[in-house]
Amino acid sequence: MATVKDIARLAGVSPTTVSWALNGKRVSEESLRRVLEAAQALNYHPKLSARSLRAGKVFSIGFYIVNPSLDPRLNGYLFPMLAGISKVLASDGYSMQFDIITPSTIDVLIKKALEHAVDGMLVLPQFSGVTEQIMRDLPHDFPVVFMQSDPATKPRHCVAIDQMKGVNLAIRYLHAQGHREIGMIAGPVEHVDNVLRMQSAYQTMQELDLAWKSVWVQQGDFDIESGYAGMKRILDADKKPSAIFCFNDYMAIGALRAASEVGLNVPHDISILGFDDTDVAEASSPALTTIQQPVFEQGQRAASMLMTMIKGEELAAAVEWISPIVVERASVERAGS
Amino acid sequence: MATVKDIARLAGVSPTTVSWALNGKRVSEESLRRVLEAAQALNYHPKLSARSLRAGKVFSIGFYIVNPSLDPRLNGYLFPMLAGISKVLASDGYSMQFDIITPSTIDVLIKKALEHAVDGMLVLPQFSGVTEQIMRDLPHDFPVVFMQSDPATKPRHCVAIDQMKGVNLAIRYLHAQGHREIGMIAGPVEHVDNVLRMQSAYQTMQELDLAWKSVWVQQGDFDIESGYAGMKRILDADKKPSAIFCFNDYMAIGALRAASEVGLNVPHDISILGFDDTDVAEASSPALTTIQQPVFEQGQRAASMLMTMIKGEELAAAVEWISPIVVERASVERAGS
DNA sequence: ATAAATCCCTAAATCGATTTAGCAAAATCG
DNA sequence: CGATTTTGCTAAATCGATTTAGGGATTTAT
Repeated sequence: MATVKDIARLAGVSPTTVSWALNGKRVSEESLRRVLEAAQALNYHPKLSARSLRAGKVFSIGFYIVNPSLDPRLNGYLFPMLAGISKVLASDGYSMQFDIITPSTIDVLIKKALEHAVDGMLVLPQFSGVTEQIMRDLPHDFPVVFMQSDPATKPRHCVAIDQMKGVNLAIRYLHAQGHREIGMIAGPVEHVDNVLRMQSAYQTMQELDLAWKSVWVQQGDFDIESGYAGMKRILDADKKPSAIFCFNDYMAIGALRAASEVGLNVPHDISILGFDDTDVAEASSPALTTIQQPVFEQGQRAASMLMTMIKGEELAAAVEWISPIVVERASVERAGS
Repeated sequence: MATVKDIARLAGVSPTTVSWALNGKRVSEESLRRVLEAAQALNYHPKLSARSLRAGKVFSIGFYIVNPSLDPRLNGYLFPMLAGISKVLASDGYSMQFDIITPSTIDVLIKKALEHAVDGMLVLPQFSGVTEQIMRDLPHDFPVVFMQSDPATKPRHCVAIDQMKGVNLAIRYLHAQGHREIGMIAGPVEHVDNVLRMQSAYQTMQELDLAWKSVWVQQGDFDIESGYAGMKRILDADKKPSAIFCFNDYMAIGALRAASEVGLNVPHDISILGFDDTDVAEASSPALTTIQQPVFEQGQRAASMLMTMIKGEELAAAVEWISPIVVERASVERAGS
């Protein structure tokens, strides 16, 4: 491994001159040429840890997902999110450290910050309480951008997909298609996104003057099975809703299955609307009409915000919202058609 | 930020003693107590970059995916693979740097190694030629473990899922179910896994004495559309096969759609076998019978191998193969039943 | 009792790059 | 022309932890 000293010796200049030549400070033409040649000859690459120590930064950020299990839901959007982050970092010469931790091992994340293992971090907290804990234990000037808004602890910096707007959009879409009896299969209560979705669902139903029947609102846990079970319970009711809004695509798949099992045609007899637009939405039959979460864009914008904070530049906004959009496929139809 | 010097001053000892106390070397009870107290009081955490510089290692490895686009196939297995890697690293106190690069930006990966930005790397090359380029440009003693075997350039260290065995398993499974006329929808030629799968498919068909008809073997590019198109072409043939083996699940979904569009019942009229066992396999209807790739295990074993190399310990084997398994769902049925 | 080995500790060197301070020569200015 | 500025360079300090080398004091061995 060649060092600045080696280059200096070979080029016949001081280490200072080598550093200056390599970092674009002014040196004579002659010195520049000789340093460049020597560096080339020795295949020189500055050692990152030495640079980091001197510079007081490590040129990388962390992206941490807090999730207690191998939650299959993550499959659906992890890759585009990572790609969005990666793209922004590349343009700043930064790299990404990634990890999956559980609510009980948040200390490893705090340690990363305290040890200056990363210059800042992006966090997908997933569960209630996580945002609060992180905001409390992290040094207050350490750059963090949350990628989900926890209504209990408003994060200072956040780039989130607007869950409430998404749900509002979903229900208004069904309403616009003529549906007045709407059932729902919600997610697990401890999930941060779910509380927002639930709140917005209730609110929107009120606004549109639609009946909120407790039999029509079932609790699931975001997997196929629970969607199936929830749908069965809904279909057991005296009067069936004309449309079902599921709080994620997996549960919508389960609902689809339950419906066709009792001989109902989707979307003719009953419409089913998903949420997330993960891979499964396009693969099911009928293909799911669903609400897309622009996670690639979210990754990009969260990374941009974090980089702005790290560079110490002025932030346009501390909290950014991204709007979901409806993706029409084949599982929703106009009511009564 | 407190440093060893600050602790030393507060505890009334030298920096050396602080370091020794904190790193378990023998110091007097008294010194240990005072150092620990001081460290606690100042909320001391050793700075990683200083440690790295001195130690000559950075306590992190890189995981790099070489892929030119936002390939949706990655959604299916990225998360469990990352989780497998993360799990192993955590037990060694290492962290993971992640990036998605393209075949034309492999130099960023080489630079990471040369700058000592990571102590070793895991690479998912995806395309032919990538393995070769990396092996050529990287310092020969730099620890790398490939996660896909490129038949053109046998990687020195590799933990791969045995694609040939998987295909063999797939075709033998169909054969055991009584199928003798087997069609296939293959993947893109430039994809490393595809050449292995194709080769094994041909070989296995020969072994089982089954006819290899070119109309029955269509080329796809791993997405739903191409599976649909390939299936249509196969169904246009004079004689239809009794089973179709698709080289991934997405194409199998497309094939399923094409079949039901022309009024064929899957699996009664024609069986369809997928490959990969991604999320969509469980979500389709009928749910796909497919070949599962144990990617979580792959991530674990690749990370283990890399860590063994980094620690300079003896390696049990330089190349490890992981066997896929059949997951029976509902898209394959006994022939003629 | 003297030599040898242990124990506990510290000063200084080290990892490798960048930055600061400062020096001589050349260029510019009034 | 003398004074000031600019240019091009280098020696040394710096970032913060760990490691090396070595010095007293105490204990063990002969």
